[in-house]
Parts: sequence; C-alpha cells; structure tokens
Amino acid sequence: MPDFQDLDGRNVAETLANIEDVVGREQLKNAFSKNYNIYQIPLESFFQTAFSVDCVVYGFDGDDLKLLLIQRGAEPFKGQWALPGDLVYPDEDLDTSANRVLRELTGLSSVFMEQHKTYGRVDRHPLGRVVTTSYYSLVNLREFNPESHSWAREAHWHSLSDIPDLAFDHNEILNRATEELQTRVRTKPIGFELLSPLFPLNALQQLYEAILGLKFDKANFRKKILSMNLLIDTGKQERDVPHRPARLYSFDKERYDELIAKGFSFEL
Amino acid sequence: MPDFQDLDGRNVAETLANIEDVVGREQLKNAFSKNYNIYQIPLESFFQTAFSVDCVVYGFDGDDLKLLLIQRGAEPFKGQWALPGDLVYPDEDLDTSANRVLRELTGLSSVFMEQHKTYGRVDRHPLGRVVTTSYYSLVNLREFNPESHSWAREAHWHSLSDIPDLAFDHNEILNRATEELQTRVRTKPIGFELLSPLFPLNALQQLYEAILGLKFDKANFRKKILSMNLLIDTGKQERDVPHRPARLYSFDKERYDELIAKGFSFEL
DNA sequence: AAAACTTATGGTATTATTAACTATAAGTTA
DNA sequence: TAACTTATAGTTAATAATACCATAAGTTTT
Repeated sequence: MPDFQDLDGRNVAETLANIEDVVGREQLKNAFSKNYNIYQIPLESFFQTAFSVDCVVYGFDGDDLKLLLIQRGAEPFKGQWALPGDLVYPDEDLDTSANRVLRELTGLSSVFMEQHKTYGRVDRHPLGRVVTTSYYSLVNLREFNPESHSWAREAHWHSLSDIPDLAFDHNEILNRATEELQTRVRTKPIGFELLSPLFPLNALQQLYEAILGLKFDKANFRKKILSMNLLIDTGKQERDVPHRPARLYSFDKERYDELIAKGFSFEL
Repeated sequence: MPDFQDLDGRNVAETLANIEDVVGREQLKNAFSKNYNIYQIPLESFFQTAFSVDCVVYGFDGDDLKLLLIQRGAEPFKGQWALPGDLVYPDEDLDTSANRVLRELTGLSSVFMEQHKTYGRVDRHPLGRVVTTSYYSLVNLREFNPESHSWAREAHWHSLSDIPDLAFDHNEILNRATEELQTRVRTKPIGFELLSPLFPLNALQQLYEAILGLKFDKANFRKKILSMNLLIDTGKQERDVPHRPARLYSFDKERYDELIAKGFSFEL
C-alpha cells in the first residue's frame, strides 16, 4: 500500500475524477467495494472533514495583555493574521497536537494550554469542513520570543486592545476565550505563572487589572493577597526604580496547589 | 463525478490498492496530484476519522440527581450502557447535531444543552478515530419521559450515585461534566429551569444540595436567595403536605437574565 | 541639602456579608 | 389538646470588603 501526505479532500476528489477519466467509470466503480454502496454521499464531503486546533496564547509584559498571532503564508486567508492553528494528525491526541502546532508555527514549546471550546459550524472553513478545538494559555512574555516557522510568515505579539480582522472565525474564538480567561482568573490562581519568579505586589496587581479590565485599591489588594498566605516575602527589593523600592515576593508552591485544589475564589 | 455512500477508510484504502493492481502504481500516482505529495500518510487513517457528540443530561426529581443513559443496541459495546451520542453528519453543525442525536435516541427534544469538552484520544473508539464533543444539560425529570429509539435498546434515568461501567470513555466524560456542573451552578443561576414553575424554597435548596453534595442552613439559604430579588412570591401555598405549607415562588425572568449577564455568584 | 515627587506599606474606621442560632407560625397527626 | 413537622422571621456575633489616611523610603528637582 502506498501512503499519502498533505491529503486534501478536493485533491482526492479531483484525483478520483482523473482516475475515472483514465480507467473508465466501470473499472473505477468495480475497483471500489462490492459490499459497500458508496455511491450516494459525495466523497469529497468526507474528505473535507478534518480536525484542527487553534491556540489562544496570552502574554503579559508587565503592562498590557498581548496575544500571539501569526500571519498566514498559505491559502486560504493567505497574508491575513490568525491564531496559530493547524490540522491534527490522524494518530495524534488533541492536547499533543495543540503543543506541536504551536511549536511548529511559532517556536514556543512547553506551554501549558487548557482546552476551551470546539467550533463546528459547517461553513467556518472555505475549503471544506474543518472542526476546530481551541486551547488557551497565559505566558510570561519575556520568556517567549516567537519566531515564525513552517507556513507562518510572521509570528508576533499583538496588543489585545487592537486586534485586526482574523482569518476564519478566529475573532469569535478569541473573544470567547477572553471571556473564559476573565472568569477563570477569578477562581483559579492562574496568572501567577506568568510573572517573573520574584515580583513586586504591584506587578501582580497590574496583571489582574489587565486581565479583568478593572482597577483595584492598592492597599486592599495587598491585604487580600497577603492574607491568602500564597506569597513568600523574599526579603529582596526592587532596584533602580525612581521611587521607593518594593519588596519582592515569590509563591509558595505548596500553598498554591492547595488553593487550586480547593477552588479558590478571588473576588476583589 | 460519482458520489459515494457509507464510505469507510478501510474500503477506500483497499480499493485504491485494487486500482493500483489494475492501472499500475505509476498511473495511480500520476493521477493523484502533481502539486501534492500524498504518498506518506496512510489514506485510511484519514477515512477513519469522524466526529460525534455525547449528551450528559441530568434530571432532578425533587430528591436525587439522575442521569439519562441508553443501552446500546449496536456494536461496539452492544448491550452496555452509554451516554446518548452518535456521529455528526458532514453537513450538520455541532449544536444541531447534539439535539438531533438526543432526540433520535431518547425522544427528548427542545433540551437546552451547553457544550463542554472535546475528547480526542486516538484510541478512545475501538473501530477507528472518533473525536467526540460532550454537551450537558439539566432538565426537570417530570417533563421528560425518555423512550428508546433508533439503535438505542433502552433509555432510562439512572441515579447519579450508582452509575455502571459505561461504553467508551463515557465515565470520564460524565465525571468531568459533573465537576463542571458543580462549579457552574455556583456562578450561573442554572438549576432554576428544572423546577416546576411554582416551587417552595425548600425545593430549590434540595436541588442545590443534590448538585453540590452539601447541606445548607435553611434560614440562611432563604435569606440569601430572597435577597437576590430573583424570586416572586406568588401568594400561593403548598397543599396536602403533613406540616405547615410553604409559600410558592416563581422566578423573575428579567432579574434572572440580569444576573446571568453579570456573572452571578452563589456561595453558601 | 532641602523640597517635591512617587510609589510602598501599615493601619483604622465604616459598612456589608456570612454564619450560627432562637423564637414563633401554621399546618398535620396521635 | 398535645405533639410533631416544617416554614418563616428576627437577632447577634464573627468575618470580610471598602474607603480612607498616615507614614516610609526611595528618586528627582531646585
């Protein structure tokens, strides 16, 4: 048996038409199964069904929330910005695929991603039916420098407040992921992972403010967070800041896991 | 172009081998695309990929939480209990499919279902690769009498505390849906939909206790709920109860929508 | 060197929410 | 009529959220 790569429904359908031209319809029909009546639903509709994954990767630079986008170097939507995403291999688990795809297109690896929603509108992909599952993640921007690979022409961080028209239904996917992030960040202590190992309380506050689009009272934020016993005072301080230097904290990983297990509620 | 029905990866793969026998490998290879190198991944692996939906339908009978299960009348897992679920048609949206499948197997229609997670483990289906998306829903048990149809041999409510070994990875799907339900019910005022239009506060409390597996103080529960202004005192009362009859309430639909929009937090 | 400025940090006072408990009401059953 | 069951109202103490204020510890400006 031969094996095939980069298979695409349209190609196969066209190809079968070609074969039919060469060997004749009867021969083709004959070659196809005796037991199965495969002459009723268009073959191409099956071929054009595929899975993909799309990654919504948020980054925080200490100030703004950013989003990782690629510029497509392949049809369809060639030249347009899009979430990093691609087809899932037939023998690949979904979670694995999300990581591979992100790595192949942007160079980012070891990114912890959480599955979110699956989008299956019949006409969401112009070339056939592609159902896609979205994953989202929060990373420390300074630790990840995206580089475009494979068919991605560019890979950049974009300000979340200024996102262009994206390919496919990626704007919708993004918006729903952002809503999820906002509710999630209030009940799970995510958000800590993407700060530097040592950070001032202020950085944590800015992160939460950026994600939630709210302002908190500084003194109360401090009290709230410290009362969780989640942070360890390292005794160190900020340096080279044009004002009183802030104390630097790190997490208490054990306490952190405890809070995750419990549910955690962060309402401010 | 011919069209095909009941297409199955294995058949096509075999068939292509047959064609190859007849026309020779070069001819076949030639007929297949010039631009695409399709000779590396086995064709059949693409064909064996399909989507399905699985429905996790919870019912409340005023006492216990129940789960709607069907007994499979078809291979694989014939005779075993399973979540109602089936393959998605090539030209069908996912949400639509979930409703159709549930209706076809159990007779339940107009059930509002929320998409949850997608399960894509390569080996989760014994006959090939099937990625499935789960949906969950809460219904008033008394309004829905399941009847088995299609290939479902039986369709019954099962006590959630006594669930058998289910087909495929359905136990995992169920467990994760139940976790989701428990966190969801604390932030969205779901749960109200599945009581009778007029209900005593006590019924609402029992519902929350059943879902969350907790006990609440009766007086405080009452205060909390009433302070949301979510309920309308209908002036009516319970009848034929062997104790002081409780007042009957209904929802304030407007207020309810307001709360949903806001996020709502129900912590007791 | 002093004053002005900026952000950090500690603390208080007020208010709102939660939680535990008590008392009384309104029906049924013995 | 007493005993029983659940409903409902109200009280209180503990806890948490919120709005502020005062002082600290640096840098920059004058």
